[in-house]
Amino acid sequence: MPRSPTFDRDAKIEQAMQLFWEKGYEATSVQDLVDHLGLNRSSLYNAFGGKHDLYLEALDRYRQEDIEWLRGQLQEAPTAVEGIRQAFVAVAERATESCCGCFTTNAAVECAPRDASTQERARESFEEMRSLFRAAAQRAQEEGAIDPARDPAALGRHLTNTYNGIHLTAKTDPPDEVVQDIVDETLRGLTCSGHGSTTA
Amino acid sequence: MPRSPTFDRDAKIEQAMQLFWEKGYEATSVQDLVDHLGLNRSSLYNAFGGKHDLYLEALDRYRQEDIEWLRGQLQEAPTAVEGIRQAFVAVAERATESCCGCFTTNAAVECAPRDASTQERARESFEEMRSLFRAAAQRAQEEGAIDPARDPAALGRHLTNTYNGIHLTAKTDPPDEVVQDIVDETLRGLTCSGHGSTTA
DNA sequence: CTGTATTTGGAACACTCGTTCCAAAAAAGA
DNA sequence: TCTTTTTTGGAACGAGTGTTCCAAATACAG
Repeated sequence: MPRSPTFDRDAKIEQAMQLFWEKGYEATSVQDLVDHLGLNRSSLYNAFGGKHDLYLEALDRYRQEDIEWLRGQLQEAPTAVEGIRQAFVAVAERATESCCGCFTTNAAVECAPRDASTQERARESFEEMRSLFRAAAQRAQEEGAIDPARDPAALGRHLTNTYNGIHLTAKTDPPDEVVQDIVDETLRGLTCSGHGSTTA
Repeated sequence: MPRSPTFDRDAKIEQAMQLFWEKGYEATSVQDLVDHLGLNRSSLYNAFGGKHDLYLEALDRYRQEDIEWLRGQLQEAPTAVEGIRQAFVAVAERATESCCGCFTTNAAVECAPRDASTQERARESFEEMRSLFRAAAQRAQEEGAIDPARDPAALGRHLTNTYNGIHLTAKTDPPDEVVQDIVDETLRGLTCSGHGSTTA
């Protein structure tokens, strides 16, 4: 009896993701969504509940795709260190190509302070990234590229921080030299013997 | 003949800075500003021109204060490396205390993609930070803590990236262990001999 | 004081915001 | 084909947006 929907819900979420990613939450109006998704207001509210709900669905879609992308970058390289380098370089390129950085990062900055559900999602994504980078660091230790005495969990946090920092750097600076220097110096710090004292 | 203004323009900019810092550009309405500054709409438009102009003035005020703060953190420490550590730790504390991170970083994420004047200001601030961190790296080399063969400009970029990354990390994670690990691993990467290869 | 220039208060502007509602259109089961 | 259930189109909602305008209040120069 029920009439079947004429649009692909998943495809619409993907389009909403693109829009929120590009313009952010506040600057994206429902009218923008109606225009960009080619969907009537009623259908939009019917299918997604409202602007905020749709935003969360779009963010979740991005987080899912993004973490898989990072996993691929880290694992498809011949060595763990090379995978880390590749992830840094690729994310910088992607950030300047799309010109809107990382959706999760943007959400963490714009919405997390006022919206607990966004903050929790960002926190969870960052934690997943740390897990991936920790695994990569561990693998690099097994491959003899990183001093096995170093704490892989701490390295995972450190690398994730650098990774997210690159999103910011790419916002204002083309990835010519700046990002290259960041990547080089970060990797040099990874693969050194680490005899220096780190406490005062 | 002219009647003198009854309010302190500088103080109002400071208050506007606090509000924009906390809520961001889009989420701060003119009504919010009127309430928070205790200023009439007319006076506000008279003195500052409009919301966007006031935002830029507030951002400039922040940038100015912030860069001086960082300069102090880096220079007041007994050694350069200790200054870098102190800057990292202090900025993480400050970011979680105020709960709204760094105004410049927030502006770079929220406004820079759509507003050229904001982007230029963020880029300029990041460049100033790189200059400060480069000087600190150079001083650390003179003090024998960092391998003099490394490029201080590249280190400045690297450290600024980590510094900005901490702003992001502090958005979602209290600075308990996460930031501490980031600081430790970054400094370990600085003060090592750096014999590892950084190219594939 | 008086006159004048400037700031102030507050209404009003046109517009957009996110959301709701209802009748018309359309698809699926009988 | 007819009925039923859901989607669709689009107007309408009240509230809020940034901005403008004008009269009333105010402080300074004479």
